[in-house]
Amino acid sequence: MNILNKEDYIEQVSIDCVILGFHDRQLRVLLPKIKILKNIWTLPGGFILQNESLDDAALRILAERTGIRDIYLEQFRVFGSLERSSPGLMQDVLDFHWDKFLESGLTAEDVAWVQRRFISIGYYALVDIHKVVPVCSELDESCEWYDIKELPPLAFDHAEIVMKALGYLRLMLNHKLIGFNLLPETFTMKEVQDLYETVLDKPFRRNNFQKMILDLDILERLEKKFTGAANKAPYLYRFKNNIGEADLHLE
Amino acid sequence: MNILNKEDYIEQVSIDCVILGFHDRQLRVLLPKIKILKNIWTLPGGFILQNESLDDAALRILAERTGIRDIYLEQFRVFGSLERSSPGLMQDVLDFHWDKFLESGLTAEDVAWVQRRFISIGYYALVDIHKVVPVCSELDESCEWYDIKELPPLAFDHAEIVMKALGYLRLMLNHKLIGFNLLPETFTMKEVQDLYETVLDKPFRRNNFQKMILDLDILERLEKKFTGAANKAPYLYRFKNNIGEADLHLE
DNA sequence: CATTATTGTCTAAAAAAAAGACATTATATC
DNA sequence: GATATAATGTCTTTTTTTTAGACAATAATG
Repeated sequence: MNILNKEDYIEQVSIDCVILGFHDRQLRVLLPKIKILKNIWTLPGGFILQNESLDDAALRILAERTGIRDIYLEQFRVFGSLERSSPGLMQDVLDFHWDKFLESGLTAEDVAWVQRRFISIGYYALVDIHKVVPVCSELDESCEWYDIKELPPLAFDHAEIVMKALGYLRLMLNHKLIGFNLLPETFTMKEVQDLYETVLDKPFRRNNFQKMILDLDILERLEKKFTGAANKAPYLYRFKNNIGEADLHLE
Repeated sequence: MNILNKEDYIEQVSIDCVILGFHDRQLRVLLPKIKILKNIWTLPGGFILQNESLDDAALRILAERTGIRDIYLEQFRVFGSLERSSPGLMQDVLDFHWDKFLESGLTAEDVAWVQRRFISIGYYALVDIHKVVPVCSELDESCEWYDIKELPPLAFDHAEIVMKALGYLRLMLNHKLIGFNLLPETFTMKEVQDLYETVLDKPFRRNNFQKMILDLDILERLEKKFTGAANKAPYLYRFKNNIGEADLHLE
């Protein structure tokens, strides 16, 4: 299948994914740098196949970038203003890959559809950053994690999409217990607190935070974690539920 | 402009609106009954013009049905499963209006696009039910308010869309102060309480509810409302902010 | 002018959240 | 092996918020 055969896709609709990971008290976004001359990054995205649901399309796009399929993801908003499209930038991308198109026997007309107005469905994904090995697509020259507070220049309205995703994560962190999808299988209470403080950008008191989390009765206490540090070793915990069961309040 | 000229629209994408009103302790949905033989209602919906933003499209669709343009509305979810489309029902609709198409010089091919798979963007609108005079479109035989708890049979996945809209309204009622869009310009505290109890489906104590709302410092107290009832007359209140400023927390 | 049905507002009790205090413990140092 | 250090686990106290209870105010009615 040619990746730019417009008959396969729903036209003028795309999916953009904000893939979030957590490490070192930083919320990080996985961003490919596309192969064009300018210094511009984009959200990993793609199109929806005619015989594919939205969620399946998002999962496919995520699997292509992260190599993992059991991922927590959720749509959070549609972006459909008239100004968001940028035919000029798309032209640059097409120009860069022109030789490849010629080889495949594609004409300018065949690929012109990507320059039309697009409506984009925003998904956010929460992953254990240590499980992910970023994958470059044919169109990328790199694909790396960036601190959400220091994003490189993003194309189209992608900076806005990231900020809206963060807003949603903040809102939902207290409704569903989705934050644990950002942590590894086992973790210490300090790591949970670091995560909450980073996402919500506010400090918690250690004693009260621990009580709050434990009172939710969602964590299973495991053995202690001995790091070699000269202090009392913290317990490890594991989240009781799986990805699919994390939806506790909404939906 | 012909309403079924596919060149004007973004293909395979529609907007469905859950228009909510409040009256008599009931949350009500505005539902047109489409002109086909079967007893089936649909959400008021439409397509997105190529030169129109999503919000503008939704506003246009709403204005067509309700006659008012200053409306609180917000997208809440995209519906894009493979099963949601129903070519059979669309065929029935086309059959019913066949004569009209022939008159306009349209062929079966010209209108076949409406039977393809559609992705639908769900919007909900909150209106003062007393300001709205429901309007039938050319395709409707009626357009009325229905208690959300006793909906008539709905086409496609529209019943699910309504329930998801209600879920969002419940979630957002405590984050933004959108509920007041369902009330008239002025209202008594009892009406606010009735609204909250209906939407959230739980009772509040009168004294504590009043304190909670007044402590928000969002209401302006006006004169008393004398109804002729043999009891103390309640004060009237007005919401301080306008529609556009209702977004206090998110976004 | 007493009665009735609500409404507005105050106070008391209960619950929850925030702050403070302190014992525990894994390792390093002596 | 005793002591010091730094972080952890947990308890108590204080403060704030929420819930519950109580009662005066008032607009008709008869």
